[in-house]
Amino acid sequence: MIAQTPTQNSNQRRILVTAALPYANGPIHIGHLVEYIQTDIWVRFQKLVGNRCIFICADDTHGTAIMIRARKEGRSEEALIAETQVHHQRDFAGFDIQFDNYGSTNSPENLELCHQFWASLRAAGLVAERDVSQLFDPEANTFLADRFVKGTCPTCKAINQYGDNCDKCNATYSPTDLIDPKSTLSGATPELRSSKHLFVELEKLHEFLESWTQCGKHLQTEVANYLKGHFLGDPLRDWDVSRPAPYFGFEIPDAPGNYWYVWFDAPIGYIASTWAWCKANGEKLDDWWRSDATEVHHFIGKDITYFHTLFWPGMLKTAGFSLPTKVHIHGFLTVGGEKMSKSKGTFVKAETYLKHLNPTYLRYYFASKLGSKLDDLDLNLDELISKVNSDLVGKVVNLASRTAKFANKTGLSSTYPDDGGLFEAAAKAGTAIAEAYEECDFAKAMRLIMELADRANPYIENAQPWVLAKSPDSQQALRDVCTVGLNLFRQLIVYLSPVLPKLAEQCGALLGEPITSWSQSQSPLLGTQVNPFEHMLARVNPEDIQAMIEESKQENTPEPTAPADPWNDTADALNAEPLADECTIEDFVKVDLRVARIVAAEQVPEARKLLRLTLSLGGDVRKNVFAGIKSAYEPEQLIGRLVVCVANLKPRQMKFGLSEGMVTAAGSGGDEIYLLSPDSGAKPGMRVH
RNA sequence: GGGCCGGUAGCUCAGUCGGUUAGAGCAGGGGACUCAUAAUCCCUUGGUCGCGGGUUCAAGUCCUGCCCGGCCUACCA
Repeated sequence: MIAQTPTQNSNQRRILVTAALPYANGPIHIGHLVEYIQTDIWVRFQKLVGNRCIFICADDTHGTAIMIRARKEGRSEEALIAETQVHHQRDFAGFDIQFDNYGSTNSPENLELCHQFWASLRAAGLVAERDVSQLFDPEANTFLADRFVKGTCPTCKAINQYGDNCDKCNATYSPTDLIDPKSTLSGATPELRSSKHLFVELEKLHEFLESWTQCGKHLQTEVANYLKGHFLGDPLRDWDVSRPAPYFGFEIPDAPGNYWYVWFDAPIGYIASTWAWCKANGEKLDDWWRSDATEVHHFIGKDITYFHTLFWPGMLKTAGFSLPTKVHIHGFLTVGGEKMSKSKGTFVKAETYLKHLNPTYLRYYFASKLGSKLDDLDLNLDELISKVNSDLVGKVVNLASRTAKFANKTGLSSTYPDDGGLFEAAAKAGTAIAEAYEECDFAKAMRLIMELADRANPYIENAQPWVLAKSPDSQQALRDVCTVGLNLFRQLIVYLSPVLPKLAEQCGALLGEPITSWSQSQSPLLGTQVNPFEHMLARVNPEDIQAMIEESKQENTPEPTAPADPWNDTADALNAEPLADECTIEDFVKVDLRVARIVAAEQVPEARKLLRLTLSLGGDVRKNVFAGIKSAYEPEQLIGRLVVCVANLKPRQMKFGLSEGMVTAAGSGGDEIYLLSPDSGAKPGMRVH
């Protein structure tokens, strides 16, 4: 049974755990942390109950995005990923996420393993070769992934859409279908180029993948169903695993000028990082990756399900490595029920969080919300405040802070006093708590633990140590009460220690014995000294949360050096209507542009192009204007809006009446007429300078 | 359109194999205490278990139809 103390050799499981490899192209944010905190808790739990467990991770360093960014910043990819790795490791450490090894996919171990995997795939006859036509940016000298191409949607004609699908009409297409495509890197018009690509014929592993995914042990049932419905019902498509130069990655040995696609070498990085750890610790890689005695657990987000449940098992199977015992898949983080938003300041970087808040808060909050399902996890900041303040500070830490002062004088009793069965009951509850941890149902574990905490404080209340402390006759009784209080506290902390390692350390320091084993929850600590109590955990200050949100907003406001024209504006309009001859400022000021409000708008039945507008320049100044915008606007949508008009234009007699001005608009005519409007705050009558 | 998950107190959620009067925490109300970080303790208000039908001696729980929300995905399960 899990809750029992595992004897070091007999029942001990050997477990290898990975979290997804963060991409070395950006900072860690609180969304990432859901996964790393979850995984870290599980690993710490496994270690606590006495299993042999290692936590392996690495930076994912290859691919076009890294190459482009390094180029833009004028440095080598190696310099970029080295710097990012330092930041990542600093951030993880800041949240008490403790890896046994944190490697890099750009390592000699990974290169060697990629060769091994590749040779196995070749030998198994799973590699096919085909020509692929792909858009190429002649200026940036690189092939373009879908997200680096923008253009007009071939289906609905919406402009500025990415190369794979359209935001507006949800159509999916190939980037070569885009109308007027542009590279977002250089703005150049990409050209179609054909190149050789290498494919893994996954369909040949269909039968294996079907049975592996559907056996009910390796995946959550929702995931197994999803795969069955989505992919396994049809022949599996070949997987394109190569990219032609230039590409930042490993060159494919038997296809010079071609590189393994980043998603080929990234998961191999799990093994490579393990290998690096083995070398440093005198371990054999085969004991961890080619042994039935070792469990392999991957923790990932639902966005990369496909790679980890189809490609990866297929690769492992072919290359003769252990298959994952389980792939644990979690949902995304939302904040206040919405996607993280840069403008709302809810896209919080790990670094920014740590400037304002204690990592313990987030670890506990996530734990209290994490189940074993794929549901998205919502971070509600008010809830975080109330959970941390009432559960951790009010209930748990309070147990120590209200008894430790007395116990510092008396020490702990040498036999455990009668506590009405509290300690024993809580010790028994350890089984259920451990099961919840094992199942990754941390929310349940936290619930069970807090139930215990709820029973502990009334004991103190009834025993009234503050009364006992006043009388010299009741010193033994006082010591007994504190012995109970501190042992109940310690027991809770043992249970919480996978989530709250800092608190566990502080508890160990207070009682003079470090928290190292689950078994410490099963028997009380007796007859020892108690050190002076030191403040353990501050309450969450709402102002700190506000400050964090504010800083996140600041960070994400204007990016002055925007990456090479992300808007991808074409020169078509300018070419169609070249710039006019130079004019002087005197020329310009002759034209009196004014803000005006359209107070009335109506059709002119006989007119083909005109609408009749009544403009207000404020007060009771009105102008009657015939505007040639009928093809693009309905009168109803115009009433009330502000426009910019030429107010001193000589009135002109038209067929339908006198026009006393002109409304400014851009565009070539037809559907393409865009009225100019001032930003909000402008008032009718204001002059445009 | 399809798939998956969910809908239980103001909020966040438990609720085992169908089995007494549906629970907890937080918030609200009242009181107590002072050892503790205004922490804690006691009492208390609050529910048509999304809606309808069915099975059953018995339904929050099982079946079915519908409504709502989230995620995924698109003529494909």
